[in-house]
Amino acid sequence: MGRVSDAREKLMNAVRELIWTGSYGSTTIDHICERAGVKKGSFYYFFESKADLAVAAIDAEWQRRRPELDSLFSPSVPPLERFRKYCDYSYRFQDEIRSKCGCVLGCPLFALGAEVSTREDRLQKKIQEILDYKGMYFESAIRDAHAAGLIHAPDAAAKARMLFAYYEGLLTQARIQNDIAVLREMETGTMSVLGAAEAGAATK
Amino acid sequence: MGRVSDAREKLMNAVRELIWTGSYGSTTIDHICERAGVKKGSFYYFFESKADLAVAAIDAEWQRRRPELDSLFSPSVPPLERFRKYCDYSYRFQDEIRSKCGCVLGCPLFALGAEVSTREDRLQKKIQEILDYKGMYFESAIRDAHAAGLIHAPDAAAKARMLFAYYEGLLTQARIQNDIAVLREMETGTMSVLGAAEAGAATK
DNA sequence: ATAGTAGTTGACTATCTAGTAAACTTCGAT
DNA sequence: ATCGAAGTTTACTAGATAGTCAACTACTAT
Repeated sequence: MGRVSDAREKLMNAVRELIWTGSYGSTTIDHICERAGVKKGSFYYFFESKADLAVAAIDAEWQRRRPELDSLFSPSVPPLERFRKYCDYSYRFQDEIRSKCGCVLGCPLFALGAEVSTREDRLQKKIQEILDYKGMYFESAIRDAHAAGLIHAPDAAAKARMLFAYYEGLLTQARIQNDIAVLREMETGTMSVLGAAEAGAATK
Repeated sequence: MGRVSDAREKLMNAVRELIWTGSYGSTTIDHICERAGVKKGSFYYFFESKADLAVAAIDAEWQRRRPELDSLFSPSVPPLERFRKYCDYSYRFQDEIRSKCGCVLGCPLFALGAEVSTREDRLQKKIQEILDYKGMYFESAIRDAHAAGLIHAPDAAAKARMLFAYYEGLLTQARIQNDIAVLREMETGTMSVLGAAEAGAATK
């Protein structure tokens, strides 16, 4: 009953874009509304605050992206292959963004997490939650790789945290330098961190 | 001739603190002035803008911290020992900040760089410049370690970039989680990334 | 067809923020 | 001692920003 609306979705898309291409602090409610083509009154009809909108937007986006990660990290794929596919996916994803926006933007969550870490507790927790999910994919693949004898990683969780730090560091570095080339080393770096022998590489 | 003043320095200290404990976007000129105990008129007497002040502050801080890094990464110290000392130093540094501010704050430049990457070009370039210096210490130590036969790293620059991404990722993760424990793995992780055998560790 | 609900709009207030300017103060050099 | 340069202060403007509200509109279930 009553009228239907896609303003909620429009606002969520707008805030994601603005935060990612700029920052949380530089994104104002007025900008969000303008970008979404929604009046401020409607904004406050659907959301309590910018932080509230951001949490909803991030959560919705994660639900939308989840199947892609499920597919990349499917247990039906050989464990090291999962990482290769993930590196390839990350590169293509960032490259696509770059041709759209003219800028390399890195991980949508990591920079935001660092920015709001000392404020915006609710947002912070949501980011943390999703980043933790990401770690689970890594950990599971590492455990499988270890079990298959492809790598030596008795502590899969620790290895996953290492790899996670490396990935996020690299993606953020690509953003800071605005240079996609940084990501070319991702696959080699991954295999090196994992301690996996690379095809035709020089590591011993 | 004329009167002397430390307002410039006070402003630079204030902006560093505020950006680091919060973010660039959430730091206003009014806040900076208040924190520094300096009136806004004086701010504009010394600086053109927030970005201008930030660049000056970051540069001055780098000049102040440089000797510490020179000492940690002194060629007179065995190469792998340099990394061990750096990890130890990083941990103690972050722990000190945490007891002062109640928050783990990570690298003062990396989060800022990610935040302003798509805006504030001058600031961006200054950050990039200093982060590049940091990479030089790593690269040199890796080259020395390779030459000494302690590790196998024919491409020292590539290895340095890897380690850099790992460090910054880990420090940022510590900030996001507001948890110093994240940094406990730094040394182990470093040696693993470098491919150096750890004392009494289980890798192989 | 229509009643009531879901959503929209524009106009409004209060506060914050960047930036300016002119009068004022202090101090060092002579 | 005093002049002028260096630095400070206060009060100001203009615009941005968050948040509110009551009137309005369109849809949908009956």
